[in-house]
Amino acid sequence: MPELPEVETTRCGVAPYAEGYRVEKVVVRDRRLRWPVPMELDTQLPGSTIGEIQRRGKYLLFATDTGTLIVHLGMSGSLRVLTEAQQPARHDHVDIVLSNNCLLRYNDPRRFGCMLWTLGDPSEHSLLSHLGPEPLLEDFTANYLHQRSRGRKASIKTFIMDSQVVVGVGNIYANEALYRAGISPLRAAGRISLQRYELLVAAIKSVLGSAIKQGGTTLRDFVGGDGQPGYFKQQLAVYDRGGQPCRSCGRELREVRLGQRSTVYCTVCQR
DNA sequence: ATGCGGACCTGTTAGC
DNA sequence: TGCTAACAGGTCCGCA
Repeated sequence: MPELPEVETTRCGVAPYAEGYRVEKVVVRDRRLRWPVPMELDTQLPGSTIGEIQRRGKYLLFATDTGTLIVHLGMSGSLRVLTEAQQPARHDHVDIVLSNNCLLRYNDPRRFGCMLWTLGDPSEHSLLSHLGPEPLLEDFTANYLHQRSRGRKASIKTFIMDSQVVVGVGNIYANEALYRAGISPLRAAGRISLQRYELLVAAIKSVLGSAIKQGGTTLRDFVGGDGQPGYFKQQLAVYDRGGQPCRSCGRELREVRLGQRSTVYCTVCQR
């Protein structure tokens, strides 16, 4: 679930039910997330009023009048809004009860996610301070990628999945964007021309942008909280299609592992 | 500075 | 059918 579009969908789904409301109570059932849920969450969050909820990369930032709650969904996490109390289920690790009687419930089977508390400017938090630009904003450009990649021997796929280079490009979208741009995922990042980076930046923006729009579908029944099946799966050109024909040229898509991540591409269309 | 591999966990699926 | 191994949408950290 949690690629950037899902995180953005979560932000949009949660915001109307959380922004402007006071936290009544925090219930932590299991502190063992990626980092232990700090006691400050229990002691400082209750009584605080939630302001704007922002997203930085795949981190969600809940500004309050006393500090900022940082949430990451890891690989399997979700944050749902419940309008009435329901029995907590397996892996429902944290509840945040609000003054409007809504409940934010954090669930994460693999516990790769985190919930942290920080004072002051959250962008200075060590998890956020070294992050690269947002892929959908103006400052993410071909020029930027081209400059940053000079001298880099790492593959272009590894390069764009590096959150210090650009945030929010996960494995699925890295595969898809490279296919759209016609660039082999194995090519060294430092040996790609500015012209081709123009194609890649456009591809990243379009792939993420349209996936966020698809996320709007899930948005509607967000509060109902049904699971979200692969609503963009049919649009994927390469991810999860290893061995199947390229939709453009018909050649069998090749699947390799790059940095322990499954990588699928067309040897004809991507160079 | 860069690049690689390991680590953190559970759930699902492929293969024997 | 049942057991085991591999793999999964993330990303931080430590080491070479």
